[in-house]
Amino acid sequence: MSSGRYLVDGKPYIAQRPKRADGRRNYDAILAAARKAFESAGADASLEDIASQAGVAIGTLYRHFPTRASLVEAATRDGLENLVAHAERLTAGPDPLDALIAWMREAVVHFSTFRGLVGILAQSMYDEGTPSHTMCSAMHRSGADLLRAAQAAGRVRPDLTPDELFDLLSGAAWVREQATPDRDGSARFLELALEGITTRD
Amino acid sequence: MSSGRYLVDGKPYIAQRPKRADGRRNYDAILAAARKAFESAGADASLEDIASQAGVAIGTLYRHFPTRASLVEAATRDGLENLVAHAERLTAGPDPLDALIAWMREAVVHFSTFRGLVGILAQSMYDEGTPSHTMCSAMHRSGADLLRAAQAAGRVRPDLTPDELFDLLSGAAWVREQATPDRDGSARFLELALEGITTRD
DNA sequence: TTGACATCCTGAGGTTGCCTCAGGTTGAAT
DNA sequence: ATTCAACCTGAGGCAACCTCAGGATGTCAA
Repeated sequence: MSSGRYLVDGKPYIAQRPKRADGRRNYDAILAAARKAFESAGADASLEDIASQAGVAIGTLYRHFPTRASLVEAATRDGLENLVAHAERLTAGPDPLDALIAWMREAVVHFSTFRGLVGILAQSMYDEGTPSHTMCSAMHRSGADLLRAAQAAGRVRPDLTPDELFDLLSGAAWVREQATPDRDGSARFLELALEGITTRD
Repeated sequence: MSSGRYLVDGKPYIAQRPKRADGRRNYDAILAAARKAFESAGADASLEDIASQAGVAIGTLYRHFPTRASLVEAATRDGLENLVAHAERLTAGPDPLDALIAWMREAVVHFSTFRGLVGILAQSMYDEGTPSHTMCSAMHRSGADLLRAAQAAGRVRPDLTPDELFDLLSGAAWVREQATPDRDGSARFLELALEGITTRD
């Protein structure tokens, strides 16, 4: 039974842009095709389709991305890095609650870039043997920092833990993932959640 | 491309207990095996495994349940029927907010009977061409009734819609689904959501 | 009891997607 | 030009999905 972990040489495999020119070309092409495929078919898009869209044999895809999780990780790394970077910028702002709220909104969007992502991220959050774990931990830290600041300012209930914050975020993102174009409840979802975690005047 | 709908003869297929003795025997055996498999492997458990566990050829499984969705529907019908029935009993209770809360707790548990169920139910809620749609609609009505009563009593914010209630429920169930034995945030999730939707004294 | 037949069952086989690996190709460093 | 590590290819084994032609069987009416 495959344990649900994705280890290579005993540690999570993080795809690295290869050195040789043809390697880089293919790596980039695969990544681009993967982003497109994930967007339209979800995280369980056919890898053979992705390879063929990238104009590459299936073996080449597996060379660069030995597991589906590693491909997802590479396809979403940029977006999540931005999210972390944005958190740092927000920390400098005047109102810690506004900062937290803005970040949460942004996080929900990134978490639901394509169908199936939240599940992978939620898994990665607490499973170290996972390509996305590194990025997830970074996000966890960002969120925790913003939360702590808002709590220190007395704007968020002090008993809320970062884990709970991420449960709310993931829930909202999941709702957004499920949403049809005409019905996206994630904004309201977040609004209600915020109602639940902020302190009253 | 299979459209994500599950129609047979243009309408959602609801599995019916067959008439012949051998048919009924197999139907029941398949259902029992399916429940067990879904519980341990999630909604995407192998149908061939289920058939073989039931001591039946794969064709027999497909005869009774032409789609995976129809099998899931049959496997969860009882539980969801109970949920609807319980809602009616709760309506008679003294406190409409307590009733709503109790029902929500129960709903979350039922929605997350096995991994992947919430997604199917959320899909079915708004897609009529789906086996579970009938039961989902019934639940929607139950929830809406309880909500309306709690709102009429001034205990829940009046602007909350049933759809939004179900987004919260689904979110909580999804979090529960993801949870590992040591970390189930769904109870706290619901608590926070309730904090967000109840009116202040 | 015995047809007659609708219902039911079987499992081979076509299809797709996953993933591996032996063998061939090529970029780049010397 | 030579060398070789890095890279690429695609056949092929495996698992799961789903269908369908052919065979078996329970039921019911005579």
